[in-house]
Amino acid sequence: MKIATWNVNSVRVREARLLAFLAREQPDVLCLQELKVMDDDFPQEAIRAAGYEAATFGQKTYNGVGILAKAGAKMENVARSFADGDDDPQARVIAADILGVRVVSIYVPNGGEVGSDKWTYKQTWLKRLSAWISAHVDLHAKVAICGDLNIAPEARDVAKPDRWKNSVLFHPDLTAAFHGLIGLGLVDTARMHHESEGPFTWWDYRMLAFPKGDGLRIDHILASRALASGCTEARVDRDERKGAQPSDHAPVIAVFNSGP
DNA sequence: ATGGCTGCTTTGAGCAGA
Repeated sequence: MKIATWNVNSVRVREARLLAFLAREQPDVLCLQELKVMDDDFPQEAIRAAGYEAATFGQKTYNGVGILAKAGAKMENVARSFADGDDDPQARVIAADILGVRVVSIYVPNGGEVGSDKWTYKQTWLKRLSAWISAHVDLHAKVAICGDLNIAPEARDVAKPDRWKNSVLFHPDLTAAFHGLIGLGLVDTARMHHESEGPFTWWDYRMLAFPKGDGLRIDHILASRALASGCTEARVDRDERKGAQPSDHAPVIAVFNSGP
């Protein structure tokens, strides 16, 4: 079973690249972030024609998350937002059962600047995420928490750690939050297969960050132990960051000897 | 030291991203 996650930074602008990615990688599941569309404007027909079903949780202009699954792989128990009564106006979490795996697509707030209201919102949101997983996700079963966590957990997740130290992406409070998630019973699948620096998943559009190699690993696939024990591969599709009109994030891909 | 790009918005300067 191949699971991927990708912050596309506007599904409308990235539609051609998204379809090409599906054709190229043929993941069983693809978690998406930053759709930036209402559900009615999501390109359902094109996705269906590519052989995928989509569950989306969109909003106008900002945020928006989704899960694609190969047609024939039923998506069940779709949940949007953390729980009934969630008053967060920002669409940042969607979950579904697919092929025996609870798949969660999340888009953690960026945080603006350290100390700002957005930073507080990010911290609060991460606490809610942890509480929601504890209360509503069975981590003894097969679970994949996928998405743009906007956290580079360690120095080896940052190409230029001195430059990013104490920023909203690489900060001791975030390292603690990330380890808190891991402590619930999750495994950072990329680190099962890569001990050295990277693989990076995001490069700023500005400052020639990509050609200069100024990357961070902020997109993750966290798996419960029951799923992670069968993780045979984890990688980043770095080439997707190249060429015309790329997203600033590259897709993350993990393969498990589970399901098909 | 700063800003540098991209996408979006009841079209155009400002917000947001990270």
